[in-house]
Amino acid sequence: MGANQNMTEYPQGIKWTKQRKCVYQVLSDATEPLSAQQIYMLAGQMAQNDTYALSTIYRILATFEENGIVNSTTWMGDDTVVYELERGEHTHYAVCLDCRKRIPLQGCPFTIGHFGHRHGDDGEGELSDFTVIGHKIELYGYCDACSANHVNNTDL
Amino acid sequence: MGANQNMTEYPQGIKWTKQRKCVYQVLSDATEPLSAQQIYMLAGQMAQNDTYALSTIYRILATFEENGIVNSTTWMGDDTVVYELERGEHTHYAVCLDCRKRIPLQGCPFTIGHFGHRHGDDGEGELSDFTVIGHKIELYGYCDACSANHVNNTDL
DNA sequence: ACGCAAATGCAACTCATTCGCATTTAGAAC
DNA sequence: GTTCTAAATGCGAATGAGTTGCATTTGCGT
Repeated sequence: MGANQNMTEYPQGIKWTKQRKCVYQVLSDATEPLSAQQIYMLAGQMAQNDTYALSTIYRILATFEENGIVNSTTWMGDDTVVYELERGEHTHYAVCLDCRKRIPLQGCPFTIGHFGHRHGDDGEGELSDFTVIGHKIELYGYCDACSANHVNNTDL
Repeated sequence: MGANQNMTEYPQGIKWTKQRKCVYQVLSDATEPLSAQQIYMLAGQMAQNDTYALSTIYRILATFEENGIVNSTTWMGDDTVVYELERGEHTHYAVCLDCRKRIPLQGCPFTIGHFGHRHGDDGEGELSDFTVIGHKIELYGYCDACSANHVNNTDL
């Protein structure tokens, strides 16, 4: 089937079926988040003989997410969910509103603390009642190529 | 129909049909972003006599967005798009992963500049080729009520 | 008041994602 | 290694947000 035969490598706690191994493999080979459809195709391609049901892929991804093996998000202005292996780090992106190209940003510009204590600073947002475990940041605008086709758009 | 009769109040450049006036009214009454479905229902409720087609609502919202009258986003972990009037300011939210409650945060913790020049700092992300016109930030975690039901989840 | 481009209503369609249920299988217990 | 069962899979049907084609209506410039 593939490269990964020794199951001792996999995160434990769930049944490691060939389908799950394959999806896991696809995700660890990936360099950016993938949609269920993409994973479906890549997995089917990797397991040359049999092809795995799309609904199975969705279920596997849901299970992986529940077990903290993968994370999911969506891109700005796109409705399909994408998945990536939880690698203990995260990346933010700048998304071109025109061609949808995504440029990964280095590092993370602010720590949770900046927001977490905000309620004390200026009044409202009662974040004292909220346990922050993560965040999501996206910049949007126009990339080099596309910005030529656009007039000034002052949004913020 | 409603309160807004004098069309001079409306942004100009597009035809102001009764449906559009109604959707506009619903959005200006709203205190938080609404989905097309919600707007559909609220509009139908406001225009007691006739009811407007859902597809029309979608088309109106698309037109409004193209004309900079509204902005759209999606909530973390939810796939439906929500719309709000462009009021020249923006709000970020903390989203509870359990009950989906959203807590608005005061102000914006960082300016575009923080990111815009990032490429110079540490290597990769060639943001010099990118014109940033906006951003999106979301915190996620568990609210007061829900955090009780959850074990520690060390994510980011 | 007239006329036409633009907007609407309706119904059919797309497409990501989910669900029910019969069949298969991982892996714990023998 | 064989047995057994809960969990996982496959398949196809269902859901639900959002879109689209087309005939009909209407805003609004003249």
